Amino acid sequence: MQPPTKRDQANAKRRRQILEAAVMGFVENGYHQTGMRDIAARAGVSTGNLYNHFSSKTDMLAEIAEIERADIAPFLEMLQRDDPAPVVLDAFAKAYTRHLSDPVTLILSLEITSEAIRQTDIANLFTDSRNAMIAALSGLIERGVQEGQMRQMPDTSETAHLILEMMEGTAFRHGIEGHKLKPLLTTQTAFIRAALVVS
Amino acid sequence: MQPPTKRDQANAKRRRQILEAAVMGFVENGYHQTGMRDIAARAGVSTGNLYNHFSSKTDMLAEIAEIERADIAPFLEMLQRDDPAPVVLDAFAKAYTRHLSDPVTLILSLEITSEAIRQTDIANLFTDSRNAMIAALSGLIERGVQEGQMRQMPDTSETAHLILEMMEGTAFRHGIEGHKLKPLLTTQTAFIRAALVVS
DNA sequence: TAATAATGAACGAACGTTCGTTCAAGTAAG
DNA sequence: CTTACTTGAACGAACGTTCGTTCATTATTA
Repeated sequence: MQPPTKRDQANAKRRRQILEAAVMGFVENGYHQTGMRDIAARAGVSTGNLYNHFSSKTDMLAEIAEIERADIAPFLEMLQRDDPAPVVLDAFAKAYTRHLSDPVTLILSLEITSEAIRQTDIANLFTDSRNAMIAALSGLIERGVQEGQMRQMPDTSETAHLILEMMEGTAFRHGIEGHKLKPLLTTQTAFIRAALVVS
Repeated sequence: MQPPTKRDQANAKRRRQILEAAVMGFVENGYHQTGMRDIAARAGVSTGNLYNHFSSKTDMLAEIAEIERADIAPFLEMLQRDDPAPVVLDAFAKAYTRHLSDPVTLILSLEITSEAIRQTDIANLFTDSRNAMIAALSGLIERGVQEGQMRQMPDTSETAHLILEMMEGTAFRHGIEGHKLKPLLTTQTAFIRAALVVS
């Protein structure tokens, strides 16, 4: 591999500019209400040039989904920590809910989910990262059970789903509906603890 | 009010036809990907005639949202029953999750939610019915607490939100991702009981 | 006959994408 | 170091469609 030329750097920068513009549009007006002309204008670029960097509008969304996907890594890592399972779970729930609460993240994943229902390739990106999260979370719960600190549930993986969904809901109420995060987290934590942790 | 004339009946029927066609389109291809021509063709009606019955495409979505809203009534009623709170909650959770699992319901509410983020009037419809559901559910939990059968939580209304979100998630996994409903319900029930019911 | 439901052509605007072209940056030969 | 040559980023007009909506016209009902 050669060192990146000036042109490569300029290209990378353009791609970033365009993706950022696309994200702005998708978040502000929705995926289908955002036109290529709009994206081009926001990026300060011609419409035609978009196609020198991305093969289609769908491709842009896919790439955005990919980026979103990438930054769940620290939370996966968090779930592997060696502290007592209930402690790790608490910390994770708070951190990840806070992460999800970002309105941009929130609206983007709504747009992406909507699109994923009809677009298989986008659905796959989404599914992969979610499965990783579920696997890690249910691994943690299993450890908690084995160490005698958590209750056995009929289906650990399904339990992990339920927890994730609560976090998404909490994030929505904070990020979109404007409820205060702290009390939301208090209740969420209490609920999860009550359900899972042996006293 | 006069008794409905033949014309009124015909009109009502047309409206139903058109709305049904719109629902089919919205579910199959999404709201923004479904054109008025498509709706007209599905309904077996001319494009222009759509506007004799609905003032706009948005209006159609609003009316559909209104109908969806209407049929949560039996579940609200269910929450008022006089049986022990944990029993009522169990029955409600199962019945309502099953109701939500219908793919049409599921996709429609995704489309409506997506739209509601940017369209205030549609958001309001949605919010109203959800608030009613939350109020009823948290009423039930409060009764459960007073009768000593349920655990006190930091915020009852927030707890109701969490439960509702779990049900929505379970419904999604059944209705969209095709997981079997029964095991999903088993885990969900166990989780809710573990969290709320004193043993 | 007066009112209104139904039609489908027509409207202008917007859509995602492609086009031929221009021109600065990168490479190679002298 | 300069020159000739190649590459591909950038442009913006134009493509063919489709969009939601309007409107004059025709058919049906009261």
